[in-house]
Amino acid sequence: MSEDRRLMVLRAIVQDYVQTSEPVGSKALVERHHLGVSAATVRNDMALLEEEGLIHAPHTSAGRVPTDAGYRVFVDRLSAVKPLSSGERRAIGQFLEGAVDLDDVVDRTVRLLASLTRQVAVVQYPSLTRSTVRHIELVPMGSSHLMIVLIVNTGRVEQRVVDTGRVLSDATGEALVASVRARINEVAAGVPFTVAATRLRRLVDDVDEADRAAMEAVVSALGDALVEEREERVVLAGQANLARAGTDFQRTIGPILEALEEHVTLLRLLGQLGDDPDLVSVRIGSENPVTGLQSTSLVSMGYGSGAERVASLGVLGPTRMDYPTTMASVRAVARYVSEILDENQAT
Amino acid sequence: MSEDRRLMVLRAIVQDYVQTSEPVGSKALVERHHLGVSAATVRNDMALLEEEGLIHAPHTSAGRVPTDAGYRVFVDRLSAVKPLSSGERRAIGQFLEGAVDLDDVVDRTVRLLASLTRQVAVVQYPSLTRSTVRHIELVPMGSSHLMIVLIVNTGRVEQRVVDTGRVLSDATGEALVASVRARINEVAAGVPFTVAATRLRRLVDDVDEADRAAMEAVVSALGDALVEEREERVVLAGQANLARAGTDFQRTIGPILEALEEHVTLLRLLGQLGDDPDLVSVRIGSENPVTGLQSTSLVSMGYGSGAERVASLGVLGPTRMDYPTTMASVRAVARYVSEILDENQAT
DNA sequence: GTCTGGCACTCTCGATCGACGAGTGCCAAG
DNA sequence: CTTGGCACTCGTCGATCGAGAGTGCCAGAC
Repeated sequence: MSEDRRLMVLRAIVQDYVQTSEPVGSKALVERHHLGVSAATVRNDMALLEEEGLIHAPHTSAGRVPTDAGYRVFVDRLSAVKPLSSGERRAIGQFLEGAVDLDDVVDRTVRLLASLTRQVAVVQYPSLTRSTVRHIELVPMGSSHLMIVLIVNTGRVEQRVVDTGRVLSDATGEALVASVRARINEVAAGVPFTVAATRLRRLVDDVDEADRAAMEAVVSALGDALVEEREERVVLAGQANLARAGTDFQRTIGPILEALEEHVTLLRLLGQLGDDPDLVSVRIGSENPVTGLQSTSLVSMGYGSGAERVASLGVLGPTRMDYPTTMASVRAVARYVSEILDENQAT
Repeated sequence: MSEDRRLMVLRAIVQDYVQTSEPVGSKALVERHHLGVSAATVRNDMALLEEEGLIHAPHTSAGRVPTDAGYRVFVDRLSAVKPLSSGERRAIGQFLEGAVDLDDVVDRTVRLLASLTRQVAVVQYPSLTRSTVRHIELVPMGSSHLMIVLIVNTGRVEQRVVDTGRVLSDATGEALVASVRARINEVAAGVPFTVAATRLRRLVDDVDEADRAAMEAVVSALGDALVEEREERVVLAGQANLARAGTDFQRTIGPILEALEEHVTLLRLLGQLGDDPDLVSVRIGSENPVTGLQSTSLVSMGYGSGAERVASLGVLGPTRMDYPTTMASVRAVARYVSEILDENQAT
């Protein structure tokens, strides 16, 4: 008994099942694939595959369905990432080129991924922690409030309003704002965010007693940007694609939608990538720790300028998905987005 | 035959149907409501209501279900917006107070609305067109690129990167940026966006030949902010609540999710409010022109500082919804958000 | 004139049953 | 080790049937 053939059979089962959404039997298998052996032989192989826990029969007389472990073997050993057609590549490029700013890039990316894969797309905003401060702007709002606008090298912009507790609209106030603005940019501009945060904290002590409160407010607001849950943001698209999936899936759609609204857990999930940052990571069904997503697979990859990955993106769909093409799409999009970030940043 | 009683019957039908999700019959009606008449009488009234097109029987021997027209009568004439409990009011306030910036306000609002009404919540970002420019910041990116950061009075911040076509990193470049920044803020700060846009366009002509290209790039990017589809943004939450609704609804969930992803049409819908800006607007089922949303109702209201409404928010759910409490929640949230915008802006 | 109880009628829903078919496991032979 | 054959299992589909809910209508009461 050749193990090779058994794996061929597994591959054929996965492929057929992905295409038809129905349990696949031995007869249909030999008809659709030229395996060179008879149905009976295939049946023997299938019995073994079932023993190994790679496939499973919903009931006595239905065909077989791959288990999560079966998909895992398929993804790891039986499939190659299918390269996209040049037309598809071009379409991706064109669609993303038009973006005018980071929000737009993220927005277009998530829509693109969703329509490309016909699944739910997930795109994380570039993490602040892993970015470099480009500029910090202070804009007076009302008499004592200050809007702090933080601009980082990925093009991401964060804002925050603080109450400085003193009048800023008079001449001394304006001078204070100008001086604070100059001093924080002096130490923070061009510096990795985390470094900037500590430098800024030290800066507070150097400030005159009178102005310290204002400086303090600004610095702590900037520090907050890291801690706050808003540091990490995620955007979704293509939820409608969940409804398109098979009827068996319809039932679980509620929990899935709920899980998708928990951005915090979603981000944690997205953050757990494989070791090699240049590889697409696949999490299949129950490999996934999040309640509600155990009948889905997540195909994700990091993106970002240069070697450093500043965030992740991916798609989520039923475990019965076309892994090779999905993985190809995710990888292609991640690479394009990385390129675009590179262009837009050019320190 | 009293028309009054017929309307009481309609009200009772709507209330029961909303609660039980099942067609309501004459017998159940007299049991649950003290109408003071017998089931037979109610049946006669129901026959008339059906003639008027306000209710409808799914089949001969099931109870009656309100039609869209029936809900319309209910909303317009038979129900009062149910005031929220003081606890609820407090919870709304507390939840929204914590917001640190506009993104956060919008984010919290949409989540709050979704969990309050257990339906899909929709919140539009304050329109730029109806806002006032507070400050425009220019930040050099790379050697020839410029990031333009537009800050308006609602706290909304928009960014955009343009290529000025000339080196900005040398001394003359820096001087140019400073001068452009000063001049555009001089004419634009504190001015309604639309006015600022025209003033800025005029400004281009006053600039020296040499620097005109740079000024031109900045001004046209700012002008774009208006035209681009990004001018209007919308945020959703609570899609999972769609799955929670009755089983009859599950089938239509796909088209609904699709319609929700069409932000442009969604925005158009949200923009069509009633005449009185202080009133909750309700669009019921087929009153709604958007394909896919014809089995849903939209309860919406404008919000914004002062008398001017800068945007809308609302919730979307099955036509069979609890209108009085939903309307109350939407109104309460809209008012709170308006208040918060007022506080944060205080020109 | 309006309301009410009674009654026959209609229609859906759920359970039951049986035929059908797909698919399997096993076995004996190649 | 492979293959064709064969008996067996089990879920699906369709038809049938009874129960129950709800109605419309009518004749009588107020």
